[in-house]
Amino acid sequence: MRDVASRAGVSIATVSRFINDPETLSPDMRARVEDAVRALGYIRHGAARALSMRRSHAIGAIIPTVDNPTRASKVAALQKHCRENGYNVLLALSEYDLDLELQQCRNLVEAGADGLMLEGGLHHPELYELLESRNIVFVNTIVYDPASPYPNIGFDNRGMARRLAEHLLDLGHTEFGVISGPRGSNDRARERVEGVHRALAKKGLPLPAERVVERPYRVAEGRLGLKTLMELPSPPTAVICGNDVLAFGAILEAQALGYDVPGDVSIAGFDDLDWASQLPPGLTTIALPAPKVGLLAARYLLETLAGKAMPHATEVEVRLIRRGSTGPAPKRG
Amino acid sequence: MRDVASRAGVSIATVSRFINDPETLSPDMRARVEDAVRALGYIRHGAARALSMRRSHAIGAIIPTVDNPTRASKVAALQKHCRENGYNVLLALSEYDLDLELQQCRNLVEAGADGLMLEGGLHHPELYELLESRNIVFVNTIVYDPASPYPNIGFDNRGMARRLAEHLLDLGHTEFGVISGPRGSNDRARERVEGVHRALAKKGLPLPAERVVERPYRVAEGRLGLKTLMELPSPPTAVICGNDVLAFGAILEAQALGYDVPGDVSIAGFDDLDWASQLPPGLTTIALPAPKVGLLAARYLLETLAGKAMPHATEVEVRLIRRGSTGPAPKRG
DNA sequence: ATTGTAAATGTAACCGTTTACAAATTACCA
DNA sequence: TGGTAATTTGTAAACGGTTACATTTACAAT
Repeated sequence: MRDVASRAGVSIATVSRFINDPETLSPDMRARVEDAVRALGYIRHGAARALSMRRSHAIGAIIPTVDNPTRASKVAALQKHCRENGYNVLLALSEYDLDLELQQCRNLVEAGADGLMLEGGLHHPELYELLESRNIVFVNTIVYDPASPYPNIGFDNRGMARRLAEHLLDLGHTEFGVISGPRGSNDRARERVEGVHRALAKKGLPLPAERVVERPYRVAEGRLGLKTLMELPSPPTAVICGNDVLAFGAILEAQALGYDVPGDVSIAGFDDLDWASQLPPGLTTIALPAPKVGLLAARYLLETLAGKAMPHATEVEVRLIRRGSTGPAPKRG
Repeated sequence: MRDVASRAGVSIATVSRFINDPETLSPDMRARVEDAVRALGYIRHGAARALSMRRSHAIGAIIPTVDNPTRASKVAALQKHCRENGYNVLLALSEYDLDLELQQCRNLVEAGADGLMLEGGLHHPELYELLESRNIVFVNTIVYDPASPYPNIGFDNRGMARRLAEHLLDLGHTEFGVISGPRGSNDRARERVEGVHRALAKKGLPLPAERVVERPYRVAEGRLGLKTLMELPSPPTAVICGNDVLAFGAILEAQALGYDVPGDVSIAGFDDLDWASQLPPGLTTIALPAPKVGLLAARYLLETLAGKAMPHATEVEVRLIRRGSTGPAPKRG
């Protein structure tokens, strides 16, 4: 910057102004500085700026893993909106581990992240402490919970699971099974199971523990899950899966075992991945507009940083998409 | 840091030493500083450190999109290894657009990225200039090319496409089709098509232009691609797809059109995604160990930054996985 | 001319580290 | 015991920007 200044024959303050707010310069100055900047290929030193401004212009994103397209699209949308507003995105992975998540959070704080996008509402208590003591703005995503003390943007996981269950109840099903993702430190997974539970409870139907199997989010695991359920003394006629990947496996396994989908068993998931409409018989699922969550999260963070008051909790609407994988309950045999 | 120093009754230099190299402190000092650090919950200010050290401890990753699990796993591996060595990862998306990629690169330079992981070997010429003029270490990934002037880590895209083609040639196929991803500014896609081309040429077989269709990487597009190929006056008996997603669509469409896979048409892809082994009849594909690329890229960047000489180009081996979607060529009717 | 005001530009302090160098302490040996 | 070397700790100068404040300049109003 000193070089630019001396080449243009101005002070470094003028160069700084040219970079940040060219309007305040006289046209003459502006032209001179511009030439110098261009000639020298000057690029502002971000760390120095961050130090001076006490703002790094970086947003941290901590997600469990990156192998799910829905989640990936959320991060992509965040990145895009941040970038368009002069913010960079620091990516960190928590692997569904609250301690690791806390560690990653510390790293991002050290890196100077001005804001943080988290996933879910369940975090290490020290994480909240840390963020609040440093006044770092953050938002929980994928979850919508107006009652939470922490800002959040996302879906009503319980509600959408209930909707899926109700859809199947309407089709006459009474024997339900669930292939959930691991619920350990994943409140989204928990809430989805709970949503099913409640929908059934309202009709006086039980959801016995053995009808809920927990499996990692992989196709092969979805197969195993379905197999387990169908080997039960009384197998379910409707299976709700923690996401489309598990549902994919469930459908394949059902077909492999000789069951007709949806004739013998209905199967549904969450996400509406690319192929959900393509795989016969078409997967009934809940479409989750994850990019919208990413965009809203970015907007929340940047606007809050800019001093604007933003809604504490905002719900992103989901859509139940009925396709061929769910149908009327089979007649009792 | 000043606070920590005064609370511990030492100089700030001592605190700095405690953070960076505790061994050099006397046990007494170490204990005192440690207490103070803990009591105050001190976390080092990354920007100040970056400014002082002229090193940000951040690695930038520019990838086209994030919606492909293979690519995602590469970034995840990069992130993990970087994190384990005290480096953060800045994520940027280029959307297969060289100009946007250059822009993102500038942003990352401004953010202070010490190193950069790029994808492919085809970039805006200014990008290379920029990186070299600033002495930013970088590495092209997913491509392996010892002849390239730029460091790279990845696969022999041409070679693996050839292997797939040879596998199909061995099965007696002579009528080939290709559903490629968009080749515009994607050298990986180009090389894969070229690999097929060469394998055929070696046997004196042509690959007419109308037998190569270009489609975005989506299942529905794969379907369209296959439909286009099968509607040709002389449809192919073997179809090589740009990746597994396209292959997924191709298989579904073939089955929907009443063709038997592999009886009437053999189909293969690249990636070996999670479900490639699950979807009947099982997808023949080339397994790409993308996490390994991410790890090696991280290692290359960090070691180079540490002053170690690293190999200019390193190939990551791929594996041809034969499954049910490829079989003997149908008898000529 | 003189003065006042607004706009353009410059000066210099500050942001929070690291680290070369200086100073102080300790250890060791003759 | 003094001297030297090795170890530990402190001092202060960068690092490269931003910005409050001071200064200069231009111009209008008196």
